[in-house]
Amino acid sequence: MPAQISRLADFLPYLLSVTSNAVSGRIADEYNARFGLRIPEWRVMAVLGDAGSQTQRALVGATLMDKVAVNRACKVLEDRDLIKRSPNIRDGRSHHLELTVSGKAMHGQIMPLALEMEALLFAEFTAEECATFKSLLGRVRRRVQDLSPEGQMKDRAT
Amino acid sequence: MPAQISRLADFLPYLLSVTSNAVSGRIADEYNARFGLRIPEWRVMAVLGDAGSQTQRALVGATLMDKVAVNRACKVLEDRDLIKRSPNIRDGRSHHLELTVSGKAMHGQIMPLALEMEALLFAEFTAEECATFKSLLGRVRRRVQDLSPEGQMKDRAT
DNA sequence: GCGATTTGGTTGCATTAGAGACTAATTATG
DNA sequence: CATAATTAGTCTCTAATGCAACCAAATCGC
Repeated sequence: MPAQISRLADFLPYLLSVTSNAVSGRIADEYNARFGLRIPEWRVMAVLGDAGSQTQRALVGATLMDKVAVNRACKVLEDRDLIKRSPNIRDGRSHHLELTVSGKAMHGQIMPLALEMEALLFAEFTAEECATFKSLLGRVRRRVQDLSPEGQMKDRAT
Repeated sequence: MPAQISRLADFLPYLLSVTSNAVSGRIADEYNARFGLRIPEWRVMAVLGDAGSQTQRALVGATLMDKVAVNRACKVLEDRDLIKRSPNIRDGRSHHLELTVSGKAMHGQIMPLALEMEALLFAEFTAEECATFKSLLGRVRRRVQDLSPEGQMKDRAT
């Protein structure tokens, strides 16, 4: 290994991307292996389990995923009988989505695993470093939003 | 009522993913608009411009991208006459890849833009915070590698 | 109330990424 | 050397992701 290959390795957006992909990949493998869930599906489960009944619209806001991604995730989860739809009286276009009994059961297994994974991945961080990391991530993200060319709010979350 | 079952918004891997996607998306738009380059192509240009002639194999190591992604990026860049191949005397399977004259010209424009974007995105960070951020990212990434099930080294970089 | 506009959700299509098979060249083994 | 095992690169097929067009219900303006 040559000592210094390129300045690419010092480029923050590159480091961010590589790290994020490594972490996401590792976690995706885990969820897929244990529950047959992909990340978009997992995110929907997490939000519904935590915040209760939600419309797709609300899920888009909570997960920062594209509405198409949310829709597809919901369809998969519904087919697997992990969530169910009930009519939205206040708005006939949408439905309320919530975990079924088996969905809740899975959620009860999923969340501990999530926390376990998080603890494992960030085991070397002190509580303070975790807080710093979160804070820095939040600031960058807000910064990007502020800089974004006029209101263009694409949901690129994966 | 179990105390706070971890919300998605507090989950570090999620924050990391969302932030990374926001940053990557913003930068991708910029490169695409100005040079018609996508991120894999940009990364190859960056490495070749900085480190000179490289094989695809070396580019895989330097960019942490899949060999297929590197291959495709090289093909595109070659078609656009931004890089050229020359035979590798020491190994007939591979070629040396390097920037052409126009490739160098573009590289000369690209890199300042990259640094400009980085400065813009992280303008609110002090030098120390940038260093901290880099360090934390590096530690997480190494951690993931160390935890990875024995030797499986998928290159998931986007 | 009635047309125009907006919004939630869905579908289809195009683009992209990734795993695996395959070729050609190199290195290891006997 | 001859053969086996490895490696660099390429190709192909399939899955995933995102955008844009679209439909239906709700809201706005008169």
